[in-house]
Amino acid sequence: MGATKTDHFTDKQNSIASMAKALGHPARIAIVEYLLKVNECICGDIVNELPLAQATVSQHLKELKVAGIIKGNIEGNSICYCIDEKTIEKLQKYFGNISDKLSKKKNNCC
Amino acid sequence: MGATKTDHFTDKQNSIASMAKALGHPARIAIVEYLLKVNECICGDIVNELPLAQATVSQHLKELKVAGIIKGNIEGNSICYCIDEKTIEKLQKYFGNISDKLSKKKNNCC
DNA sequence: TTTCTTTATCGTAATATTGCAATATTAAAT
DNA sequence: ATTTAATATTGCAATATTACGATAAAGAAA
Repeated sequence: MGATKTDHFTDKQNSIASMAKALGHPARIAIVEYLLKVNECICGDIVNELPLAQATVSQHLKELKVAGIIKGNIEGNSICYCIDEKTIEKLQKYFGNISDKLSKKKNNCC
Repeated sequence: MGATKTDHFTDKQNSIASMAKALGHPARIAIVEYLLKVNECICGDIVNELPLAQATVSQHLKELKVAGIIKGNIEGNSICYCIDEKTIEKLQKYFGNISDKLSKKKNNCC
């Protein structure tokens, strides 16, 4: 016990959960916001922007990449990461769909 | 070590991360989708809809409630939960804003 | 080649999450 | 008052995450 039972859920449910999980940490949100702010792909000094050790930042970047939130590659000592537009769009659409359905129903008892 | 350094990030970053974290598990995504499907607030048998023990479902519901994803209350043996529209809207707007900013910039090297 | 700079990975400790059985709680039904 | 039905909480074991120092790797600069 202790392991998430991914087998019992649909691929889409697991996929959305995985993206959300990757964004479920303030450092990773901060990374995404930094990537958005600099408005460029080649960004070297993410480490200096965060209150975390270099190893920790590297780990967070890896998680964001595995979850498909960011894309890019690393060549030697330089990084080239940027936000994956498609993934963010998926999330936006997912929550947009929920919002739409919610606004269409009247009986809100809570 | 081991504890998330929430103090070093902004309230908004922590807030978004907390909502995303709550949705970062397929069971909790499934719960949200079920609440959406039944299109009602009073829903008794969420437990029967999920491949998890009652105690586990209860725990997931609590996490969703603490994070503000669902709202409602419990009166004795009956549950009255529903999705909190405002929270979903916050997420949608957050990702919408990122999408907008991304689509405005041209130079995508990745 | 050697050094410098930057990022990744390893190893490890602290903390958090996941899941369930058992038990408690709470209100309705009998 | 007792039973029943539904949900919450507790306690515990397994697993995952978070963070960092140390070290490795890989290219740039000297």
